[in-house]
Amino acid sequence: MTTTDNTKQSNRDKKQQQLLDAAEKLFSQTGYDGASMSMIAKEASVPKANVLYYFKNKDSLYEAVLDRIVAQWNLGLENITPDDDPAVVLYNYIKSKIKLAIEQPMQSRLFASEIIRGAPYLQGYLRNSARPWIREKSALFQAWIDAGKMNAIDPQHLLFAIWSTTQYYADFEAEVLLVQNKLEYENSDVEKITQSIAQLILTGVGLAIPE
Amino acid sequence: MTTTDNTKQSNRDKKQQQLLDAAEKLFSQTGYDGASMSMIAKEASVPKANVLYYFKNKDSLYEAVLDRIVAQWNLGLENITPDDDPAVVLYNYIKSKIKLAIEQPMQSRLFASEIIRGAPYLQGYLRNSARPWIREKSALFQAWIDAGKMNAIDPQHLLFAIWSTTQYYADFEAEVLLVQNKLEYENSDVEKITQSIAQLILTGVGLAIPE
DNA sequence: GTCTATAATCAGATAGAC
DNA sequence: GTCTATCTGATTATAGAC
Repeated sequence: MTTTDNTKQSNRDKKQQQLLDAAEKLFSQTGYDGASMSMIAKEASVPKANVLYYFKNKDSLYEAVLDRIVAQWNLGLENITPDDDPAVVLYNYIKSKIKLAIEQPMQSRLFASEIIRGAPYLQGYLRNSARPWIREKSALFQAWIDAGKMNAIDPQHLLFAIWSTTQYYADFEAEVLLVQNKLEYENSDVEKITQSIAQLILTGVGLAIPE
Repeated sequence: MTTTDNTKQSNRDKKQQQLLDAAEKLFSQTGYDGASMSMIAKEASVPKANVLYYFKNKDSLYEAVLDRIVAQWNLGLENITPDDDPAVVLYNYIKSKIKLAIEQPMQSRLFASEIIRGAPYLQGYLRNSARPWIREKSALFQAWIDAGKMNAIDPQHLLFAIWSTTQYYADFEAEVLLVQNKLEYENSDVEKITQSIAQLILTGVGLAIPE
């Protein structure tokens, strides 16, 4: 009350958002070490040394970017029960992951860079959030298998396969586009990729593609 | 003859190899910008500023590392004809890729970092080598499909799916191990992963796993 | 041919003016 | 609360001694 009012608070929030957006872009393009604070400042239209006024240091800015990404990460497979139809659930999950990979590739790429480096900043997330999430979903898959709803497969490797095949179109976009001699993905690509991946994964566990 | 003899030549080659090994390790761990020339020199047991005597600059060292990786890359799917059995060919390819991912993850990770950054140094390779290679293999897959040997699928996306699912165990090793609460892959993992991936891919295109 | 000393640049971070 | 000027250290690269 005494030190801040609403406009100042929201101004600060706004600049922080600008910086997070700029940092996400640059960290995902050139990695943690490749992106400098001055580049991020320039991208966010904030005076260079001012970045450290909004974020204590480079590490904390990087962490804040990762936190924001992780927060909107594991959506799309929530509120699922053993009574649901695995074909529908898996198909929709694959479809949404591919849509995300193509429309918001930067987040996937930054996440990938972090893991490739040995996940120095995401150890806690992987241990405390990702691990229990995966165990929960694995149990669900196993319940479907035990009920004869789909063929037996190691549930964790099934999850890894879904993540790898879908995120590939974000992380390796440069390769996919170059090989196909395209400048960017076309609208029809989302559908085409979804069909190919869904065919492999769903048929692979004995399910038919819905509709 | 006048300026070098065999021992000096081989001494130079030896140091270059040491430097390439060290650079591959460090570039794959922390990326192009994260690995400094002094770290690489230390890792290779070569005086710091001496690295630039063997390689013109940081870029050319990085390029040399990439060239060496790419040279031993696309093996495992050579000398294949439409007369071969797709199930055997694909199974062996998947198996060898997973073995490579687990035993030599650094190469896959460095390659992935480079592509994530937009492939600044691998554009030429992707355009001139990878693209025709993929087109050739795609035509082969299509011949199998046309002959009724496997179910219809876009051959390029099939290749991407094989690469993504197998390389995932190298690139995202930190995540896979953390989630499974392991320090490193066990011998049995290669077999287990191969079975899971082969099941998805092969069953996914209507093939049975060989033997 | 090999290595030491050093230059030139740029990074992240800080002190203090407004 | 915001921003300018500056510091310290690390980086790549070079010049030149052995």
